[in-house]
Amino acid sequence: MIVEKTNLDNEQSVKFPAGLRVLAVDDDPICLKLLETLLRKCQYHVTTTSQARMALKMLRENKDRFDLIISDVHMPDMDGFKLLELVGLEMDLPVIMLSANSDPKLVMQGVTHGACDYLVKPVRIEELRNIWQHVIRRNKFDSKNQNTSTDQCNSQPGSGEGYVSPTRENPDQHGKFNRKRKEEEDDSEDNGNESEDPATQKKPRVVWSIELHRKFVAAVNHLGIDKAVPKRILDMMNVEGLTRENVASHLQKYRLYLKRISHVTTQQANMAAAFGIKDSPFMRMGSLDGLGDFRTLSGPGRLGNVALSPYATSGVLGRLNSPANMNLRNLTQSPLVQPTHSPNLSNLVGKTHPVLLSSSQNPSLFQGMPSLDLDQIQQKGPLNFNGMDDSKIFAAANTFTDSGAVIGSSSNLFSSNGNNPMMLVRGFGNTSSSNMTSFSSESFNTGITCPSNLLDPGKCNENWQNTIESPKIQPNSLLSTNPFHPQLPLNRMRDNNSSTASYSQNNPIIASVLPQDSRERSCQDLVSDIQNTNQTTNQRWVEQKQNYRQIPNNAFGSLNSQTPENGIFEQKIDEFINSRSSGGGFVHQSYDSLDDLMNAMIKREQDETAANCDFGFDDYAAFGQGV
DNA sequence: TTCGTAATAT
DNA sequence: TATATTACGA
Repeated sequence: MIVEKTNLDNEQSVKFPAGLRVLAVDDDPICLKLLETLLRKCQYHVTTTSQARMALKMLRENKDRFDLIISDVHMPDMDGFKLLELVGLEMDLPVIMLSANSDPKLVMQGVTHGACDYLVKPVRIEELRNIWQHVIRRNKFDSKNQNTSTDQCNSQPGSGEGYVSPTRENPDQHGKFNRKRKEEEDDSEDNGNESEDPATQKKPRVVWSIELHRKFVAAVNHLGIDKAVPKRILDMMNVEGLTRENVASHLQKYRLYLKRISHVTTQQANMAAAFGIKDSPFMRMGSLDGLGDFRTLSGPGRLGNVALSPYATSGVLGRLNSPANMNLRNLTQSPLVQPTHSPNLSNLVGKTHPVLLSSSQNPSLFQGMPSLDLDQIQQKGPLNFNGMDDSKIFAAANTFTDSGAVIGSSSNLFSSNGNNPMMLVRGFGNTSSSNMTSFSSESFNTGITCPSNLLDPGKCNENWQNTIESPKIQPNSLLSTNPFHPQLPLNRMRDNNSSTASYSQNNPIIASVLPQDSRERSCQDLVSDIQNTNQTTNQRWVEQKQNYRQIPNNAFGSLNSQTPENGIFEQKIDEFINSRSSGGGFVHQSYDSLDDLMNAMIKREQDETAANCDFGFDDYAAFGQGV
């Protein structure tokens, strides 16, 4: 059992996870009670309220009163996302969204707005047992930031999290190569003449920490994409020391990130088109609707994750390449376009062409995004998650945790990070069956490489990039060989989960949304589940601890097997892959990071001509990491 | 002035 | 190499 002490300022006499101060918000008294009960079983210190406004009030009165917030999405007095947003802007607390609706759209919205997790009701105690990780993670980053700012003469005492800690590179990190820089930096020590003068001192470099990025995304989302200009964002972020230029620069990067994401989406649609699939889920995956925050992107972190909220996203994408104000909603309602020509979404947008959007009544926010994992893995072979740089900025903020068990669990491999817009979501068919995955390299890495360090932020920070052992995923394992892979029965899912749960317990990342139908269980089932879970959790913890490094070979086994429709698609892919691989065209390649992967995609895109949209493997060869 | 983009620096 | 910063035209 975890029994480490942390730097939390609460009830330090208690062993860590116990005593975690959780604020639970849900307008439904029954849900709230259930949630409270479960939380208490986890030995958390629970405060409940049925009103979002009340929650906000309590939070504002004393920001240090809680460690974490769990909020329902749908509430009469205030939308959960609004609460999330305000919390993100005003205080720095991890927020977990809770909803009976596992619609990826909502999940995306939550993530893009800064939620560190999104749980689908009925929530299971297993899921709640792990929520403390979000607090740890946040503290980790905070302390990291504070450390880096200590050597700055202009740091403002007491400015706390709202202050940008100007950071210079640590000379030691560069070793032999930074002789010159070192001299410059050491001027103040060595000479003491000119460099002490603040006027001549170079402006400290802003480090876009996860937290800072979270604020950024929150501000962007809050403003709405068309109004999210540097100055306004800056005002909204209200961060000491940050300049409009800083924000502009970050915004630039953010937009590029979004663009990349959208390209991926487009390419996926192209791929679907190449397969001749007219109405597959893939085609619907192109919706830009969901791209809102890379706040994520995950980060592309917190993706987040490109955190695009449905509305914000549209806006963002709409102006990615042109000042023209594109209304995303219009886009999403546009007729499906056969992507046989330019894969460049930007162009499409700029010309006001409809972009592969869902023609369905239920456009998925994640259209397109989900297939990244599939595409890449299939095409490139084992994925290497080492050093996913994206996460640094965009990912971690939006971390989903395995909320359910789940199927296979590609979700355990991909998770979002915050802002890492790098959310890979798979939304097949109707909302009733969606399996969402996302990346959170940060969490992923942390969870995998130094689970024991999880409670030791310092170590973790130092190591997460260097010591990660990247799981090698067998491409074939990602594809179900059975096109009609049946949905796993619940108990099966649970069992599966047990093999990965520990993994997720040590691993913050992981995001997955159970198919809705699996959530529609009777209360009796729920109770049983909870009881069973309680009985087995401890031993699972132990078992899992031993196994956390292992990714089940069949981790992706059911990734694409939610519906017959998917099965068909899957089959197509299988055929495609097989034909290609038999021809020797399939080259296993690994990416060191998600970013590499993205870059590879961009590169490929650059070489791509309008006529060359069949996603042949030759094209993918050009994808290669170093190419 | 501010924004967006490209070039440049680190 | 990736990202932050700066320069510059709109």
